[in-house]
Amino acid sequence: MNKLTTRAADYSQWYNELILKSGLADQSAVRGCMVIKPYGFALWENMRNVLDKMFKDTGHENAYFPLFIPKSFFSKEASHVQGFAKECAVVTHYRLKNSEDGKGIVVDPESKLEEELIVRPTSETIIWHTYKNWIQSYRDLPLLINQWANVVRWEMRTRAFLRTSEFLWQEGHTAHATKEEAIEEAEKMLHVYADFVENFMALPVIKGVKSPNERFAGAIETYCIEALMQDGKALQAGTSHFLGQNFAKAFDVQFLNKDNKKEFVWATSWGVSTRLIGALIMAHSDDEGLILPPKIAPVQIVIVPIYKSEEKKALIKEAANALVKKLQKENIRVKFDDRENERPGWKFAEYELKGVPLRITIGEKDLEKNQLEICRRDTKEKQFIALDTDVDFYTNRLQNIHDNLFAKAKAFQQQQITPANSLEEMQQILEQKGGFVSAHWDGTALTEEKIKELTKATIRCIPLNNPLEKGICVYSQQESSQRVLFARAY
RNA sequence: CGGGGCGUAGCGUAGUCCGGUCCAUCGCGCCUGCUUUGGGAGCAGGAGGUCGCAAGUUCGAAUCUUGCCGCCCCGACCA
Repeated sequence: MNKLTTRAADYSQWYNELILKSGLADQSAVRGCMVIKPYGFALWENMRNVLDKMFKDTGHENAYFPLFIPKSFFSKEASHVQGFAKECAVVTHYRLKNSEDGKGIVVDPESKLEEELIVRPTSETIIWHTYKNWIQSYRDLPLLINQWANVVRWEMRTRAFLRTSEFLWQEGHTAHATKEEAIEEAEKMLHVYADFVENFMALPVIKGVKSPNERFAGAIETYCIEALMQDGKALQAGTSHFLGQNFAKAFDVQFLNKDNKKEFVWATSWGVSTRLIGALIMAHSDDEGLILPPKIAPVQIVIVPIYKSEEKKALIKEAANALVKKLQKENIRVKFDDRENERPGWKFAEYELKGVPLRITIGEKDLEKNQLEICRRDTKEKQFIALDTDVDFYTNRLQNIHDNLFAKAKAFQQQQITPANSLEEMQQILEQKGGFVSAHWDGTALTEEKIKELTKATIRCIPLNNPLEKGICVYSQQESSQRVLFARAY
């Protein structure tokens, strides 16, 4: 009855329905923004906690910088401002008043700000303004800071989780004494992201670097992880940038080295956002609802009781509560849904929609046999096991679901990387099959733009450790030294 | 910014072409009661509405006219 619109019919509609019905988020009153509901936020919190620990384990500390950035800060790094100028929310006034005709509220023209404030689209400028005061000596380096925050980008077209006007993210901003150390940092964080996305979200990614066209505004090199969605479109899941000395020079951040000489610091920045939730939804879910990877699922196991008589109800609750305690002791996030106003069938469908990895059913018949029914969300496979089954069974089963999700997504990703040796072949693959197209490229921005014009596909990345292979560019017929990955992207 | 679609109860909708029989249809949800409970329960009763906003045409507007606002999709755009 509540089955979702099929993916084949309309992928966008399927995706939007999934978000609304599963209780992750609501549409908000503000264009392109969204309300993240408790269930969606619990998911984000789990992701955030894992990432935060990874950052701390690699020597980073958290800090917080202001939401508002004076407009003048943006004029300091030319390519950076060019990249963001078209999508900024600007604060121009600070007061409202009742309108003259008494019919509402208007902005008080008297309250105009002398200098406008920009709602941060990213924090590079205000952070580097601050770093100037924090860094004097080589002893102050490296400076390894991360910030959890919200940012605003006034994109022309928005998409739930993937491109919202306001979104939550973390942004790391580091300063180093040498170029080598900064590059190492940028690469290290890329690997941290890949580790997280693959081992906690069960989503295989391709690590690589961006072509100059697709680079972050102000970066020398942009490293990225690219994921593939079920409709064959690619999604940038995270980026890490080597910024060179661009921001240090723009904000005059220098340090005295051991030889008592002034040098500009070397910088990196890196970030992932709530967009990852969108990636998760699009990569794993089916027409019954979400399928959440066990390691970050807000609820890993849900227990649904089934009973007719009051007397049996008490016995089932007793068994269920004992099981809850047993599982919680192993830090399994378990929920016993003993609501009496919803029927079992309703609960089954509900938790499938919400993507809970494992569902346990304990009924009167089961209790008599000292057993319970366990059903996994990914394969729908059901099985009866003894009530006193060891906790290891459950932890293994959760791990198994993770492995299965990853393997399935990995197989799809591999099957969706197709080599092409001509533009026609490339177009055909993009139209009929989708996914990544591995093709020779002459390395010029012009060619990349032309290919984008003709095929709507962009270079998603040049994979790390990409094998060199002599060939001919699919567009210009010029010599090429390697294949790169093209795809249509979100 | 261009093209398309939409705005009626918490959600989803019928009615709009061709004004009256609409103090507005149906489903989900909600409230009360009883029966139910192993895959989104059944019956009975009930609550809930500035028909996006404003002005106009008319004896009469959800329906026609004008203006405005908002949302969604596609495109352009997008670390």
